[in-house]
Amino acid sequence: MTGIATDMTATTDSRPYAKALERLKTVGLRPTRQRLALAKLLFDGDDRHVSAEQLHAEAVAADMRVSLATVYNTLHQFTSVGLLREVVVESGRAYFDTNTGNHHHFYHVDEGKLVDIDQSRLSVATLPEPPEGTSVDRVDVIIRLRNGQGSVQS
Amino acid sequence: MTGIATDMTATTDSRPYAKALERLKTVGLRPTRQRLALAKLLFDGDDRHVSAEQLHAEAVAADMRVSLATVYNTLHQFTSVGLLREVVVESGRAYFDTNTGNHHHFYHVDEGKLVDIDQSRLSVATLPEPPEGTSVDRVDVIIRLRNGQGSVQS
DNA sequence: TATCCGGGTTTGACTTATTCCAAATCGCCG
DNA sequence: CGGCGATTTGGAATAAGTCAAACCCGGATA
Repeated sequence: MTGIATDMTATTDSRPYAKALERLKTVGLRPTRQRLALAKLLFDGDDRHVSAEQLHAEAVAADMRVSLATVYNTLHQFTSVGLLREVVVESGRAYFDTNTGNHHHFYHVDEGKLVDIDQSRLSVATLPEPPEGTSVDRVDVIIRLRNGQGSVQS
Repeated sequence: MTGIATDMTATTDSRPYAKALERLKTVGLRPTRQRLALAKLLFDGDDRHVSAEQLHAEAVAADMRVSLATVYNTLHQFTSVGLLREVVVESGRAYFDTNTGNHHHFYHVDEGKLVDIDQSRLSVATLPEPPEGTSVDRVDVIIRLRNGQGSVQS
């Protein structure tokens, strides 16, 4: 952090963590070295779907010292403040989506890939009332895909 | 299996495995001792949501010798022939639903409980086309609930 | 500004739920 | 009764979550 630039949004300028720092401040998370590093990996660039292990591998590859446990912690913290959205596709497989807007997902079972569905292309028609004493936290729709032709069930 | 009754549907009669046997035959799964035992636990009685560990505990409690690995295998086999439906609610938590009809679920996050939503109360309005070369295997809708009041997001 | 302190963070080790695998066993056919 | 392939099984492997102890960030202090 020896830069003297005044720009505060660029990614490749002399203050590469300015954006990440800003983001953490606005959600009220203490900007630690690890959180800054992970925020940079997650939010610099386009929207993405990332697993904890993937992100940890990226961090290690970029010479950032972060433990896998911290990656899990951080992803969940980011999720609970609304910076990320968690998508559980299989019992041992969770993705974190940097797109937190209103949308749902295709999950390609044969390849383990997740793809966003634009909100304009899928909507839930009639929502049932939540049971007494509860409120809706989130509505997840996952359309599971397979290779080839097949019958459509709901 | 020493009964001489002719009825083929009763649960508590002298041929307690008749129904389970029938069910396995019709889906083309070899009726082994373990599969018969688990089918009986799963399908005798009302619809239910069960985890692998729960079912294994029940089997052990009922003096049926079945390994946990077999319970997992069997649940997945039953699922792939359409006898069960798998619902993944959290990364380390999967339920198997004996109700294979068209319906979706409430998941109560704070208690880990799953509740069916009748199909008449929830429907997906506009389904997007599956990408070229793929077909829809299944559409899962899970409404996550929390205790108390809260804002509704989609 | 340099140092201290307390609570928030990070971390490695451990536990849990699930899957994978190779070897032993079982069911079914002749 | 014998053989073969399907099934079962214990144990290892994997992804994820938990926990207590070490560590670090940032405000208070002087």
